[in-house]
Parts: sequence; C-alpha cells; structure tokens
Amino acid sequence: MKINEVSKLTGLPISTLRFYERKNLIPDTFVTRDANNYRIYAEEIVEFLNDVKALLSVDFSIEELSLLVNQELNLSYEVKKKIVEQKIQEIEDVQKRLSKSKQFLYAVLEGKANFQTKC
Amino acid sequence: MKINEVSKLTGLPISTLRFYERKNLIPDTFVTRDANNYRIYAEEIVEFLNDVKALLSVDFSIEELSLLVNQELNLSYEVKKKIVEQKIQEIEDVQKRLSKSKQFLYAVLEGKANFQTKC
DNA sequence: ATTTGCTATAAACCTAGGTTTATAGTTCAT
DNA sequence: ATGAACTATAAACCTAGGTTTATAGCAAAT
Repeated sequence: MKINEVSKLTGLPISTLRFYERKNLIPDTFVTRDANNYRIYAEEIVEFLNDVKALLSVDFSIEELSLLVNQELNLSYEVKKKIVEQKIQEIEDVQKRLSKSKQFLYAVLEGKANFQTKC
Repeated sequence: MKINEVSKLTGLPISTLRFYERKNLIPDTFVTRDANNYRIYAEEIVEFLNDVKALLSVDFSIEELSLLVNQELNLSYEVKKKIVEQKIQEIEDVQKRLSKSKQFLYAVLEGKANFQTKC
C-alpha cells in the first residue's frame, strides 16, 4: 500500500502521515521503502492508525504516544501499562471537570454566575 | 487594585492579564487607568476572572468568550444564551467521546486493541 | 515521448494561547 | 535622592500539531 491509499483509508492527510512518522509515532514494522524510496505500508497500518487517532483525540499527546510505540526504548509491559492507567486517571479527572463546568454553564444561563452580571 | 494584586488573587500571571485584555476578554467596566496609565481594577474582577478561568478550562476559546463579553457587539441575551447552550452541547459530546476512549484504553490494557499488538 | 500525477525531502509557515525581552517611566523604602 | 520594585508597550519568542511550499525524481496514460 502506498501513502495515498493509507491516507484515503484512514482519512489522515498525507502530510500528517509523514509528520507522524517523523515524530516516531509509526513503528518501523509498518513501513518499508521500495526501490524508489516510496513508502510501502503493511495492511495493518490502517487499524493501527485508527487506534492512534482514537488515542490522540483523547488526551494523549503525540510525544506520549510515541513513547508507547517506540521499539528502541524497549519499555516493559508493566511500564506501558502504568502509562495507560495514568491516562485513564487523567481522563476521569477531565470528566469530573466537565461535569462541574456544565453546572457552571447552567448557572450562567440562569444568571447566577458573576460572569453573567457583566455580559 | 493594581495588576499585581489581581495576579496574586487569581493566580493568573501579569502577562496573561494584559494578554486577555488585548484579546477583549475583559470588559472596560472592570479596568480604568490612573494618572500614570497604570491599570486600576475593580474588586469584582477577581470573581469575573475565576469564571473566565472556568470557562476557558472547558471548551471555550478566548475568541468565543470575548464574543460573550464584548459590549460593543451588543449581542442580545437570546444570542448569548444560544452560544452557551451550544457549548453545553459540545461538552456533552466530549463527555461521550471520553467514555468511549476510556473503554478503548481498557481494551488496550487487556491487549484487545490492534494498537497493542504492535507496542 | 511527454504530460499528468504520485512520491520524496527540507524548510517555511500557520494558529492558539501564552511568555519573554527590550525599553522606559513611576513609586516606595531607606 | 537613589536603588529596588512595579508599571507600561511593542515585538519577538515559544510549543503543539500540523500544513504549505519549493524542488526534484518516478510512473502511468495518451
């Protein structure tokens, strides 16, 4: 599979695919080069990138994610598990914050926030 | 109140207070100038800024918020209400996304995500 | 065989939300 | 009355997460 097809199958712009690679977000196992130096992707890259999209859309930064993915770092399963568990904790914190924020916005609607008095 | 006191009471750096003002995030009613051109803030700025912090920490951008605050635009209450209601909707969308993301991360922990097989 | 299209890289550019720096006037404590 | 601390502005700088541009080598169809 060449880059254009991966782009179409994942919805990620070609420029983004190359950008992610530069950021070490794509394990070498997924991409080799042909005689013309064109990137050749394994079929599984598509599912992998869908997972990456899901993780990035949460609270993972590119850098955090590349930590999990980088083979050279050779992090143990235990360490990676800790990273994921910590991220779950962060998501739960965000969820709590969002609940409070919604309540605050309802207060704004009812004119009860100080903010409201000046707007 | 001078800028340093506002900074201490709100936890916002002085540079941020000036930056917010440039971005029209602070209604004129809260800040005047003394003979030396120093900013003099009304006491209520503190509560106002706490509200602003809460809103920014949610999903409001500075620009969106300045729309609500800008007196010159003179948006009707109805329009502002719509903006807030739409933001509540956006927050609810984020909440749903986060729930799914958490489930995905649990799948990663259990080795069920495709992502996991390569990391 | 040549035009159109796909691929490559490096480097510049972009936006949001700030922060830092350079320069200058003011105020407070000693 | 002088040095340390505070205020001001404009402009440059920063980070994340990309996107765009410039330049060039292949490819596929006419």
